[in-house]
Amino acid sequence: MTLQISPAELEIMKVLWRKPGLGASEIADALEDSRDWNIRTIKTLLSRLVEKGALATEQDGRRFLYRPLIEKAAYQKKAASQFVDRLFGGKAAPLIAHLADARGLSDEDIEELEALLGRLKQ
Amino acid sequence: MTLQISPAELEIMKVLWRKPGLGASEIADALEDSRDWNIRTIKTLLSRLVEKGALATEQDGRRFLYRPLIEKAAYQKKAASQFVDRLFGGKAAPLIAHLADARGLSDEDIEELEALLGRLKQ
DNA sequence: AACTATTGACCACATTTGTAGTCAAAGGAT
DNA sequence: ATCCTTTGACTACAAATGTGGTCAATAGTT
Repeated sequence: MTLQISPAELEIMKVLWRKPGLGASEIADALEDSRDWNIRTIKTLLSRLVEKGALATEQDGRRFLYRPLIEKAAYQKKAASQFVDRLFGGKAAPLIAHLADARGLSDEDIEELEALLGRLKQ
Repeated sequence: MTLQISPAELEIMKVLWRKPGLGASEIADALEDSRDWNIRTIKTLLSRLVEKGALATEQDGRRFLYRPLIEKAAYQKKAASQFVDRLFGGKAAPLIAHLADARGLSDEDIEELEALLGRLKQ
């Protein structure tokens, strides 16, 4: 059972991965454009993430600063792995094929994939 | 809002994608090894999938046969696209890099990816 | 000093999800 | 004919999730 982070909670994590050590209202500011969340909603999500052990708090005067306890790369890795297992029988290639089909890959994507494949073939 | 299919429901869909037109108890048989679900649980999931418009039913005597209304490839495509957006800023290459890191890619994966890239570069 | 805004703690509440139970109708076994 | 099994319909119920309200303490503003 891997630390389950819900989609809404993930939005919070993403802000804190980019800028660890923010307070609730700063997180609200950071999310202002993308999500229309009440500050209370954000605080609830923060509490749940702390409960779950995904965030640590540090007292700063009368407020808390929040900081991820799990690394972004580690989370991405696990999530990607679970996803490809769940839906693609663990095989990466069909996943990429579907992505390419669904939305096309950018030139940048293609270059990076080539570079990656080059490295993997060593 | 895209037809939301839960993880448990997806297991049912996967059986029916492989073999469309099964009845509830046949689905139970097919899942016997992978999931320890009561037949009632399976029936609940089936009802929910029908409600959601993910499955069609066909009367067969006094039971129903179930058949996917959404194609596997279409679902995979959408799910992959959402996933890469949600967690990788829409970029495929980092996703693959994480997969490679988390579990390694098989030789087969690598070959398929090369073939795919070859096609994409045309 | 009085008022207002902010903060964490606690609570609320509908929806979705996982996991079944009950019930009545209908088929099959004896 | 009687009993057991299977089936769909309906119901149940706790946990997770999305979304936010209430409250009391406190910091800042006037």
